[in-house]
Amino acid sequence: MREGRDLSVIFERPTIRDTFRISYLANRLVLTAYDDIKRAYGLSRGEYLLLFCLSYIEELTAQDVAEMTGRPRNSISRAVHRMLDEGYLKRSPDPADGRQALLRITAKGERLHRRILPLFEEQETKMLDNLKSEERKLLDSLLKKLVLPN
Amino acid sequence: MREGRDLSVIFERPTIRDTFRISYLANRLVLTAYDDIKRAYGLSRGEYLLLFCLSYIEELTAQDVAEMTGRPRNSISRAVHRMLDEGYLKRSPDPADGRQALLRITAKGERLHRRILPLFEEQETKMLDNLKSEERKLLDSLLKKLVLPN
DNA sequence: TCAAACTTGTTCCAAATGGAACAATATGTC
DNA sequence: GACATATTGTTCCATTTGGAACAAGTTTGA
Repeated sequence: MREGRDLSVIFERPTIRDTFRISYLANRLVLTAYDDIKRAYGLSRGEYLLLFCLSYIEELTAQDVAEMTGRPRNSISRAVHRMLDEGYLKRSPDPADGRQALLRITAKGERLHRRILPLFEEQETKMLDNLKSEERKLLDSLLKKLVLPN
Repeated sequence: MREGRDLSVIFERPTIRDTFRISYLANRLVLTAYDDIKRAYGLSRGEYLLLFCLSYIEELTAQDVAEMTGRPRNSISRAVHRMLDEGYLKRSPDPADGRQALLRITAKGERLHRRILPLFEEQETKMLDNLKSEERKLLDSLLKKLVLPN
């Protein structure tokens, strides 16, 4: 690592400062975990996101997952197929709408998710360590407001 | 858009809640802008980040940019070449270290950056609209603490 | 009722991506 | 001084990615 160059200025710039900070934090929070997950379980980012979403909402369509995660539909479609093949998901046609299929996580998928979660927890804990307990609560509530504005 | 399915639960889950929120916000903040930038100016994400970094720090090596942005070195290397070809950057060998080259933004690059910035500002403003003025300040200072912990 | 418009999930394909190996240079150690 | 080790930037290559077009199904509205 070269020294003598202060890269932190970049976080202090007047415009889109928060955008850059949030982006940077997001990268730090998820990138190492995604790498670990790929190495350890062969899951891509999209595949993991699928697992994640279905761990917290019982039943979703591929389209739901695409909306929630902001990834394109064809990426999710591919992820669904691989996860079906691996037995982490199951799928049933929606009787009410012939176009779409309802996805659910399997017991095997849940076990996988429980093994993966700590990788993210570790990063989040590390990041939040810089804040005092009441600051964490504050951050949490501000983030909530941003994500769920109503 | 299908209704009757409340996707917001996903932001309320007990663990890695903030990680997921921050990730989601980051996506919302930058993805549409990156798309617009690609359409309007043909710049990839890595290319834009390069422009961005060099707009705020006068002189950087490719390696510096890789560190700051968390992207792999070969991506930055490619971006450097394209930006050099387009005349947005200039490069000179570092007299003190034959391995590395010093990058600077050109006047043309600065003009481009000034045109691009509003795309991000628009997103950030939209997001921050959900917060009161003192909440914005709070968020800003918390993000600062997370990004620059010292 | 039926054609037009829209939605979901899929496939195709060109482009982007990132790991690994590499050459060139620099640093450290004896 | 010379050999091992590390760093920078690049190229190669296999994989991932996402836009566009598509088929099948649904909704809308005259």
